[in-house]
Amino acid sequence: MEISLVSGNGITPIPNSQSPLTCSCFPFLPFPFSATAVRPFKNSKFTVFATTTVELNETRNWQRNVPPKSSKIVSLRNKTRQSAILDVQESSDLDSALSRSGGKLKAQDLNVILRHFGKLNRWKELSQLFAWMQQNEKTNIASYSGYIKFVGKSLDPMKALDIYNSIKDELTRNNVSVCNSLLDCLVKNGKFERCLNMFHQMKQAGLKPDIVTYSTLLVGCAKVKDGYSKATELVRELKYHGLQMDSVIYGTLLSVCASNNQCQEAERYFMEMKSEGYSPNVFHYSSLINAYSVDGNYTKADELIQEMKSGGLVLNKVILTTLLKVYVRGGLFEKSRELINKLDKLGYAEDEMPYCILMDGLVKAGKVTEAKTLFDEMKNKNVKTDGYAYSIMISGFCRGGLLQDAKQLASSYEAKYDRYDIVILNTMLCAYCRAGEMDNVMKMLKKVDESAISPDWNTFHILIRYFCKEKLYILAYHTLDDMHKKGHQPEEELCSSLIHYLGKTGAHAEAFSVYNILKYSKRTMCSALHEKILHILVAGRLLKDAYIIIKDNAGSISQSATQKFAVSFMKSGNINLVNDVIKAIHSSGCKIDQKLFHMAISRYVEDSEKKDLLLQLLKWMPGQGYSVDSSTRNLILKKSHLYGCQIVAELLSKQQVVSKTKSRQTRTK
DNA sequence: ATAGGGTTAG
Repeated sequence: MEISLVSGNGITPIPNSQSPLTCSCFPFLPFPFSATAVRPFKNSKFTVFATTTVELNETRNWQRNVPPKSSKIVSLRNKTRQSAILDVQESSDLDSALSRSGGKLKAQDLNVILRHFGKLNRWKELSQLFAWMQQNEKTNIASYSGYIKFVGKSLDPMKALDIYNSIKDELTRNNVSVCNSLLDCLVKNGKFERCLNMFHQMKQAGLKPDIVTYSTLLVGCAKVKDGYSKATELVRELKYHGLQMDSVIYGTLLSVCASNNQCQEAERYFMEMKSEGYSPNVFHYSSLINAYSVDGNYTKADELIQEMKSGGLVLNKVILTTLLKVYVRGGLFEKSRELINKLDKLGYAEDEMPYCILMDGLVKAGKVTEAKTLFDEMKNKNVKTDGYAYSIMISGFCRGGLLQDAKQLASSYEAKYDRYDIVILNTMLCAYCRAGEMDNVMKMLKKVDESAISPDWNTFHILIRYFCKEKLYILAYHTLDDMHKKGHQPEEELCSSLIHYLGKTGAHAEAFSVYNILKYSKRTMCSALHEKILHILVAGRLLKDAYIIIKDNAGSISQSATQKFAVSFMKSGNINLVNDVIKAIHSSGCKIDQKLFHMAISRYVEDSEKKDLLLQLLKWMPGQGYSVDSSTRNLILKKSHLYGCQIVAELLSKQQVVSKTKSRQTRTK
């Protein structure tokens, strides 16, 4: 493997990342990858749901059974438009079809085609069509809300934002469907912060939010930290605007509570909902049971199950699976096992989820063997798997230090399935890294690169740890840099150990770069790190950078480290900064000793062009209580003809006054 | 005539 050419001393340069043969996810990796077909691992829930919605609406329209307009002319025109729609929709050359038939179409006809492309995930044609509609001024509100929705579905929230921001017409921009469409797009793509900002901006511009708007925003709260308090705020706001809470909003709220560990608040909303006359359905119950799973509160979960039964509700697959989660979290493994059997009898254990829940619990309780037994049992039953079960077991083995088992299971997954997503990839990567299987690590990275999967925070961490373990510090550095550029914040501990190794192996500039990455991605960092990087910079003769460290972090650097830096700087630092460095050291509370002054002044007298700097220093010294000693004084006097005898004499005599005062003070002490 | 919504697994 070429990678082993990068030696452990951390100095061998990495092949040029511009090379067309490198990996696009990890541009610094020194092996050739070709990007092949892009195929998502799983259908997202969203895709399924959005399709269902569109189909549902169409069914509704059809059921509405609008009577046809009677006039022959109208029906003829409709026919013309209908065939024009089909022409554009089915054409293999969209542009020519549009120039041929586009003129016959109205905005609402073009919207039909827009939805058609959107439904089939034909994003390129979707944008092309919309651009044409804009150019020919054949858009209406539906075009915007529909197009933004589909751009969101195509996972391009930034483009959706651009489109929204480019809307000039105020009525369109403040239209509630257009706004809801954009907000939903941001939520679905994990840009909740942005979504809230947008929401405030929209309100200021004149949007009148409706219940859909709040519902959309509340869904986002379930996915973020601190989502609960934001949800509370939103609920207060919607009530203030006179909007009515409904059953689904309560459902969303309960799920927000469950995912934010707000068990008591979930109970409160559940009660409130009941008192407003809504009877809870399976969604409400499953969210509340899920909230109980956090603490494994099986007593309360069982009570809810009883309540459902007496209310005549059917215990469906999700309810029973959620109940299993409660039992597992509560450590009731026997009872969990019985519940799985029950699920199996009901035909609810056809996919791997219930097994996964129990296996995960067992593994986390240190019962890896029991988990493996269940895993084998599941496989013998030919239960469908998407890789979850494998990743639970593989990481379980890793956690238990059973690296050979982990590796074996990983390769058996590879042999049987050719489907990957980020979690299974990370798990396998981790297993191979822990087992030290370089070739397999590379194979996994190649998989990442060949698929549409983008490496996440975890991927980078696993890799960086591994490269450090293998003493490939420069490679670890490049990975960290890439991680940072892709917007992930690396952990401080990882950075600090990498800084340590890079420093030790002579990669001083890289160490400094890691320090800066940490500094700019975190508000606080361990203060000992400043001193650590200072030592590295001094060792690497990166004295100007070291000076900045001293200046910015005076409080957290020891006197001895400062002193060491100062000596180095006086010896070989940039002469034009010598005075600045002396001042910085002084103001950091460190006394400047005679040796330093002597070194600085020796450098000045060697270079007659630095006369002004010398005079400046001599002028500054007495004000701070410093004076030169006799040997330094002689050094200056030898060259005083260069500086003007008069000035030098004056400056030195001022210093003598200082030194006399000082020695007198010392004596009286 | 366009927007939206709740439950389980790594």
